[in-house]
Amino acid sequence: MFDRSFFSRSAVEVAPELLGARLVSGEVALRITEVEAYLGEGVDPGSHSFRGKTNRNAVMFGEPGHLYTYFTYGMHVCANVVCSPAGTSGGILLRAGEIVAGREIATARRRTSRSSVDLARGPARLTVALGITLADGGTDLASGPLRLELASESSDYESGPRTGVSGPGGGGEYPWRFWIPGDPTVSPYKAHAPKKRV
DNA sequence: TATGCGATTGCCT
DNA sequence: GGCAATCGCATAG
Repeated sequence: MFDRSFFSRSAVEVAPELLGARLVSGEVALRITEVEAYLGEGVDPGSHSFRGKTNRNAVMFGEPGHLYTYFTYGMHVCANVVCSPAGTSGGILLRAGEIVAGREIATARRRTSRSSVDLARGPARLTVALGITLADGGTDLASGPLRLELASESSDYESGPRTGVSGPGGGGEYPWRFWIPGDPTVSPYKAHAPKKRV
């Protein structure tokens, strides 16, 4: 159980404090090592909520501390923690982490990963390892089988440009990616690659 | 209604 | 290092 006011602040402010927190999903637990902050409507061109509320991003306009999931590339699910002051929208994308409990279950779900550090190294891998699906969107992470346990101590962190974000707000415009330095589960930085035109 | 591409991953060369 | 997979959403017409 956490104080919901923790997530009633700017995602950029909260994101580094989320490093080291544990995301528990049933028998499996993850120690978060890499996140990205996304702000809200009209503010952050890289955010799904930039153009206002839609059916897909409605959860981000709701209660802070809930789970926002989305489907992308026709096959992947990514997870965010809704994080924004009342009346605004925003979220923190969970990009990578270390499986600290239930490794056997996570390994069975992640059949293609060859080493334990790859289990949740990447936002779509992370959701597979934890068994998170689109149906989990909107879940309150304060308590329950799918919950977030904040770190008791803040950890050191580094920040840099967000990965995979194109256009305005992408590239190095905002250093809103945060990670734990030297952790092997942090995903490699990959600049956005525009699709080749025919 | 039609079209282009995405907060990615894994297999192929 | 390059690229296919695969479909919902946003934008254009």
